[in-house]
Amino acid sequence: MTDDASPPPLGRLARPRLYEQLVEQLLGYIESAKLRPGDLLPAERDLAERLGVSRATLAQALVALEVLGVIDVQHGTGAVLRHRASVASVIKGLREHRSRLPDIVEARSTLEVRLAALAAERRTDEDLAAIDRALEEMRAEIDDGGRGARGDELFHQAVTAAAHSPVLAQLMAFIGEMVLETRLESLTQPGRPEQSLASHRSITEAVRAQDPVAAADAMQRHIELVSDVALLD
Amino acid sequence: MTDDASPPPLGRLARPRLYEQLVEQLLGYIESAKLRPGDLLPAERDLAERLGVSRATLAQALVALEVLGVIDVQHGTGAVLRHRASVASVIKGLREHRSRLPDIVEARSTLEVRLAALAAERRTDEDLAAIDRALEEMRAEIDDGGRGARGDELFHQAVTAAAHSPVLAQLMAFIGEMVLETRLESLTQPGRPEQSLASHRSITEAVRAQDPVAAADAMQRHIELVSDVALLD
DNA sequence: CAGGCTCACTGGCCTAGCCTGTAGGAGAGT
DNA sequence: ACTCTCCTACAGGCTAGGCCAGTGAGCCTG
Repeated sequence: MTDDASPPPLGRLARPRLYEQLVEQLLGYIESAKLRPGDLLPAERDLAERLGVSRATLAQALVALEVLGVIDVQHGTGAVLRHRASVASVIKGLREHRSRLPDIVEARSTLEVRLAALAAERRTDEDLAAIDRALEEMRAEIDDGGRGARGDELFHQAVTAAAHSPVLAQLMAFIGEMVLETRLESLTQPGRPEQSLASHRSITEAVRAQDPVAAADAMQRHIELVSDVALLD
Repeated sequence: MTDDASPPPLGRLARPRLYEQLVEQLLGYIESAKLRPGDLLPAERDLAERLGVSRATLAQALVALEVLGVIDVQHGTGAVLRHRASVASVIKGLREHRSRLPDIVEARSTLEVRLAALAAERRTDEDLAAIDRALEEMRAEIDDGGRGARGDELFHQAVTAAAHSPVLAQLMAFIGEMVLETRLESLTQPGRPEQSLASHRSITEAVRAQDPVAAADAMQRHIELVSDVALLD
């Protein structure tokens, strides 16, 4: 991802999009007007005029709100409110200041600890073999002076697969990108790869022994280690 | 894919939206063209012509993809791909073949137990008040002979909000639709609403006392109760 | 009174056009 | 020769206005 830059954040320079502002305003309107689920928003032509934008642009904002699950647009009727605004604001917050690291680590921790426990319960011999292979890959990378990033990713994927929980696996994939960033940062610290490898071994042994509690515990400690480093960054 | 529906679904009669179809097609295109993160999609005017739609409609589809986190549209440059295509297919897959109930309950349990613990740690007085209001709402519904479905939903939303964890909240929203179904089924059982209300009270008290362990425990038991019933169905 | 029709709404989508941002290449200045 | 500036082709952003297609309330007829 991208070239750039020194220490400061510095992204790509925020470009304001009209429809994004409209989403904000509409969210605010919904809240202040105390609209309840099932209520209708004003008509498109009306809203567009009041907000001083074209219908086309307003339509984009409505699409965004629909994708976010806030409204449900019905041809011939209008845009009806779905959930309560509180949920909308949570989503809003997520998009704005892209989630902070602690939030991501928190979500990752929640999911992976559970996945580790489930993996210990449900793993097949094939699953275990895949985990061992990932561990081996990571060790080889580190011996070659690498960070073991690839093996690390493989390891977590193997554990996820071993849990045999489709929905949790999908949720992990959803935050996968963010988790990856976290992981890469942590592995750049000298000495960390070895520590990380060691905690991977603990997890693996618990899964091998089919001990859910130990697996959850080992994963928890592993994530705490990683997130510690990430936060120092 | 596809909605379909032979036997009973029946809702509001699906209304096809052009931009939704475009999202599907673009997702397919991205996959088949083996585009990688960082690659650019063809120009708007080009795409619009190829797909046989106006730029305005295509723009809506691009907004949808942007909200879904698949692309990142840059003025003057084009639409650049963000995640791996896998994320796109995850979203697609999750919407399509709805996952099995046990898997959903498992994911819900994982997330909500953690959310309950976090809520106990982080709740403000306002959060607590919102939870109390939801509880009251549910009690009123049940006293009126209702199932308390609305209050139930409000309650879980309030707890989620009280956890102040954007990413976890987002994940909950992701599986929210499925969870709702689970919940509604369970509440149709006679006598269940009261039991459900009682366990809500336990959770609330733990959150009030700011006791994470008790909150997690109460939520865990609550979900076991609900899922038991759902599985009987 | 019941059934059907009309019409005034709603959103859906299109065409056409002008604006602004981006980036690469041509040409001027060093 | 190098570099810096400026030009311009092309990207998306947004608007204006128009026509088509559902929806539902009210009227009008049998």
